[in-house]
Amino acid sequence: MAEQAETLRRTPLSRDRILRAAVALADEAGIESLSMRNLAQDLGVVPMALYKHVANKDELLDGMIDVIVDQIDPVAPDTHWKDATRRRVLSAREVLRRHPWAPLAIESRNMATPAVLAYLDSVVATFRAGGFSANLAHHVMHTMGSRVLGFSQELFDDARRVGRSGAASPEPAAALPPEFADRFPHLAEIATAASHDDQSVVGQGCDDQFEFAFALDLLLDGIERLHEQGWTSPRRSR
Amino acid sequence: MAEQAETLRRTPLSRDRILRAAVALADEAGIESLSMRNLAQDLGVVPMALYKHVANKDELLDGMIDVIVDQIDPVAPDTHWKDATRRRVLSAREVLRRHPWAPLAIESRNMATPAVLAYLDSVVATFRAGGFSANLAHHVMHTMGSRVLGFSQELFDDARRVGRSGAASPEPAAALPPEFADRFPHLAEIATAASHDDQSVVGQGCDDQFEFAFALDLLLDGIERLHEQGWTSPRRSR
DNA sequence: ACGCTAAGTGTACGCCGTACACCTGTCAAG
DNA sequence: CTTGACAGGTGTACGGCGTACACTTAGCGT
Repeated sequence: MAEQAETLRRTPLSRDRILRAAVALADEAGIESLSMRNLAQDLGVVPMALYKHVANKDELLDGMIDVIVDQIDPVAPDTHWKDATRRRVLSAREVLRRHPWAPLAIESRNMATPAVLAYLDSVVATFRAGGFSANLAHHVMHTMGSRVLGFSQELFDDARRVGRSGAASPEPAAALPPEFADRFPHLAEIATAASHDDQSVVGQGCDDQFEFAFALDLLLDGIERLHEQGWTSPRRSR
Repeated sequence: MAEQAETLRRTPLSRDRILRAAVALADEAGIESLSMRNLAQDLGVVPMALYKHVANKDELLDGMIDVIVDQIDPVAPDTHWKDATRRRVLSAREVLRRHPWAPLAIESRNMATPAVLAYLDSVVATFRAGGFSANLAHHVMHTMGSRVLGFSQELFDDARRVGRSGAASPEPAAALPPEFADRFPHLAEIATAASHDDQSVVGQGCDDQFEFAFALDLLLDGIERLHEQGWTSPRRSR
């Protein structure tokens, strides 16, 4: 009876259900509390049950990354390569905003999952369709690095603080101590020098989105220039 | 007697000795086998002994990062900002080549150790001395991101494979399977399209150093252009 | 009704970081 | 020369982790 009810309400496990639960858990509690044990508990199941559907934790992470990558917008058809790529990358970034643990997960993996490869392939396709040589496209992909996936390693990363949920932290990074300005005068100077975010005296209340787009456009402009002048990497002597 | 000998040969522990041993261990065995237990064993000491000199493992990692950062060349005096920064960053990169675990360690920390801050401060100082506004310098630092520390998140990172020692892997990444070219034609196409590394048919035998410098110069050129035209970020409406 | 298979369980192992109580060697003050 | 404080090293133990491996159970085609 009670057992019957239990049996009924328990949707059977599946790789997909596990992945979605894992993403949800990481979103809510942070990647550091994503353990096989916690995940199993969330699913009302014993830890080892998961291993019938994923080989190990690494494969679980790969699967989670795939879930993320699949959320990135597809290429807009009939668009100039520059605009198409820009939109694509910003879409990727928006996805990551909902899953702040993803960059760290991606970095920690050696990653070459099919979903990621398919995405990268489509990015390259855009460049090629825009008339880029394979050679230039190669270097461009290297140059973009993780940026094509919507993130880049920032020096101080508020968002990726180990702690809890994805949302930006309510407290604005606890104003820097006065001694800071003495020891690192140039850092202190530029901390407040960005005009965005009104004139928050604290600094650090930086507009991540602006900075990301700034760097992205700088890269795209440089890339465009190289493309226009038919740049090719110098042949190696031997 | 034997005890006396032991007492004599055992150099007393110290924070410094611990940090150097930790760096050596990570260099040789990879960051994933840097545990308090392994480290203690290398030092001929019981694990808990370490805690008399470092508060916990995170602080140990911070200390290791500082050791790395201190190896970066100081600024060359009387040099144009562009060249000075270029050299500095490439010096940082060279340091990291000797300590391939460092990027991952840096990424995993929230990092704001004094040594790192001092380094960043000196980088900013170079820009300011070159006539950059504090505003532009701010955005430039964001744009460079982890690149000022000599690394950037690559999509496929041979060097940072979890495995062993720092040296580049002897086997050249085990040639991609034929099905690859069918499923990801554009990736396959550009894989072999870089002219460096002779014409290795395998592709992937990519010259990391070239790609890094390529992206670095692209950024520096773009930055120079903005600097020349006195760029400033648009004021926020409110 | 039977038995095969896939799904879920339980127990256990060897790692990890580290809290906490303990011992011990060194050295200055009496 | 004794003493006692204290810094540095030890030993034990706890709770967490990923996961190997042997097991029960549920569901289904015959």
